[in-house]
Amino acid sequence: MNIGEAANLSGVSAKMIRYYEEVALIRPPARNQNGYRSYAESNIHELKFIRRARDLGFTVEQISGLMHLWRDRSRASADVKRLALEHVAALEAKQREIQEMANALKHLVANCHGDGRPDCPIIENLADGGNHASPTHLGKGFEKLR
Amino acid sequence: MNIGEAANLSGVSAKMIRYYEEVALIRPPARNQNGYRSYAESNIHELKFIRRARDLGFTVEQISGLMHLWRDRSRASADVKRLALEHVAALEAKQREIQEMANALKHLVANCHGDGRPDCPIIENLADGGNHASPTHLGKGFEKLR
DNA sequence: GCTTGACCTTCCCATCATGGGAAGGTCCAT
DNA sequence: ATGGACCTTCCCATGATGGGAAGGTCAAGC
Repeated sequence: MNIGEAANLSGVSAKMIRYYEEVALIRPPARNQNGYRSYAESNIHELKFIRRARDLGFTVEQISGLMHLWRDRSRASADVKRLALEHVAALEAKQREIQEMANALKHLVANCHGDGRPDCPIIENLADGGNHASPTHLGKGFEKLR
Repeated sequence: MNIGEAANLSGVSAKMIRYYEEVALIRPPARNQNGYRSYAESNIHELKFIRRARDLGFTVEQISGLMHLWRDRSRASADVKRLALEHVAALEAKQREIQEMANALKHLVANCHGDGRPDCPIIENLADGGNHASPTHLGKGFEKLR
């Protein structure tokens, strides 16, 4: 089957299939006499594997490792688990990072009147880093937000 | 002051200062006779603003908007708040996305023995999308994890 | 005065996964 | 044979960041 059908069946775009071939995540498929790439069922299976791994946020390099383990019938599940746990840790680190941004911003938002006047703790915090020379109408309690 | 000192004082690397100038986030500074960029205190203030906004995950484009509002003494705090709330929503969306990946992977990890044997629900899920032809030692309860 | 090292300048390249699009070839149905 | 839907390769762009080369400048110490 041609690359378009492979893309449809696997959920991986034709562009990305060519890219994965280029970075050696998959082997170059056979070519028809017209030069078109020709995919078999097993290739679709492989592409679906890649798709699911991408959906879990694995990088191409990690997927390469996972595919080697997949093909290695003498693999130790401990190796797969280690890869997965490393990725879980990375995901959770990223999540915490974003969470901290969101929390900080939500504190500022909560103290912003959001009306027609210019006074705005969000802008003031960005400008002063929270060290306001002149306290605002927010009162003494504002200090605790830092 | 030269770009190096500006970088040290603001916490923005010299590379990034030049980049922000290139993408018109900041105005090109005055130049000394030797061609060196020359920064004033006000520029440092601006760079610190940018730095804090970046730390909150705002994109350069959003920061551009924030800086216009910062300079606009007739701004409405509602406009700032709207920008901030949009960003909070984007951050939370990203966070959920990552959370879902982490949760899915953690379910799989929890069911992987992680020993020397090849049997591994992580690999199997990637390969089959959870539709295992032959149930594993994990038992009937495994289905609930999907 | 000359050397040395720490600056500064511009320019190009790389990242990572993804897509857009051009220019040109192929295949099939009408 | 014509047109449209494919396919091919190649180049470019994204966003924020850094690396590094080639070359100019400055200040301190000899």
